[in-house]
Amino acid sequence: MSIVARKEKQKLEIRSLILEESMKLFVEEGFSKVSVRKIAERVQYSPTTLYLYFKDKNEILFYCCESGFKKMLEHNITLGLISDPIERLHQMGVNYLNFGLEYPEYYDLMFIQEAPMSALIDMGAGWSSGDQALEALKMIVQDAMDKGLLVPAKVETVAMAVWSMVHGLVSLAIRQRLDKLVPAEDVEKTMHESLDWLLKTMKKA
Amino acid sequence: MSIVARKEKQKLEIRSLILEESMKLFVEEGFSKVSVRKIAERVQYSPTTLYLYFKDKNEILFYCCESGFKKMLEHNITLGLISDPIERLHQMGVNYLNFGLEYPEYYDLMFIQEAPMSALIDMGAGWSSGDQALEALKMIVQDAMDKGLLVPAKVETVAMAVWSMVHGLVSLAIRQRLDKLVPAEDVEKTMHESLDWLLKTMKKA
DNA sequence: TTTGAAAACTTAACACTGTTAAGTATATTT
DNA sequence: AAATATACTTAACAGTGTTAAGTTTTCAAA
Repeated sequence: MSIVARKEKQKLEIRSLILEESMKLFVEEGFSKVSVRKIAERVQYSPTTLYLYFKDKNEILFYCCESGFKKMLEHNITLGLISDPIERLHQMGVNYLNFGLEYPEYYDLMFIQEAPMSALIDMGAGWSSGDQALEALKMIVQDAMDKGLLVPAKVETVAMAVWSMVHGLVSLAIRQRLDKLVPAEDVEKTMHESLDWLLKTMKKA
Repeated sequence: MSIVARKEKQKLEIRSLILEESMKLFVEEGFSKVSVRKIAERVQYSPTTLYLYFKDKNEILFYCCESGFKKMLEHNITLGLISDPIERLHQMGVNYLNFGLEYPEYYDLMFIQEAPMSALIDMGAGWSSGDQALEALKMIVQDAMDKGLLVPAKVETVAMAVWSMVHGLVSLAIRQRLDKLVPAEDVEKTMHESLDWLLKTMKKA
């Protein structure tokens, strides 16, 4: 059993090697310019070998997504310290914006591209890390309402509103649409102002 | 001069024919599955002929965008009748959501895809119809503030917040992310609830 | 009306893309 | 040592956007 276990381990190592190098390429060259052949060259295998480890290109993207969520969770590691729910929600939003602007290629994969989601459907699997992040958001909103800091409303409605807003900010920024509203050099600042505005506005007077 | 004018007119007709058929294809088959060769077949010309009328594929996309904005303006035609700025803003948001959900392929092109924006940069041209829509948004926000219906803030900040939110809702919905938050059959309803929530929340007490 | 040039369009090709069927080494088991 | 299973590669298919070169058509001047 030992040698079969070692073989299993080796297979997993190749898998993660492929994922690592893929993600590096996505960050370096942008999602749309990375081909299976380019990844294959990086990992020093023939392009077809990748198909022994992953069903197709979308599945590679999907697993890269997962690593993006891990990165995002790291950004949120300091969050537990903040006790005021509104302040915590605010910091969560700030982290979200920073993550999106710092790793646009990850963000693209996780929230903008269609491919990873269709991989997910093909696999019949769940969006595990993504779901986790959304649960965290819902809990904070619920907490804020319980403490009377927000006007009561359906939790899903408020969570969707908040998520949509930060996602809207990041995705419009990444796709160069926000500099149609304010000069390019002011985009980042104004994004944060918009987030501040939302939280100030939704806070119960 | 007459014949040269007729020729000019013919050229323009072929141009619009290409754009029309392209857009039909985008709507039918989805943006990513439309190739230059497919468009060429539809308009009964050789693929290379399209390059005599457009610089590249991105430029075709860009001009399709413009027609998307025209469609969007049609959706907003009834807006002038509403005098209350908040009510008008609300209806504008509802129209935006409906447009995005009804024509996801147009929406994709106009606000999600990278390509049309890089065409714009290559051409050195402006996002004319897009800019117009944003101006309208800013004016409504300004109007609402002038009439004391909103808590005073920088117009760009509030406009960005509102736009980001509706864009976030539509783009997450189109990319199947919102059904990670609520069941698929409730997505559309909850989107509208989120929008309602935002407008109710931002309205000065 | 024929000639020559300019305009409109096509053919063939390049260098890519994701993916698969078939073949070849390599390692393991009998 | 022979047979089998695993790991990997070669060659190919059908598609992509795009360009250089060649062809046909159109039209004005000789």
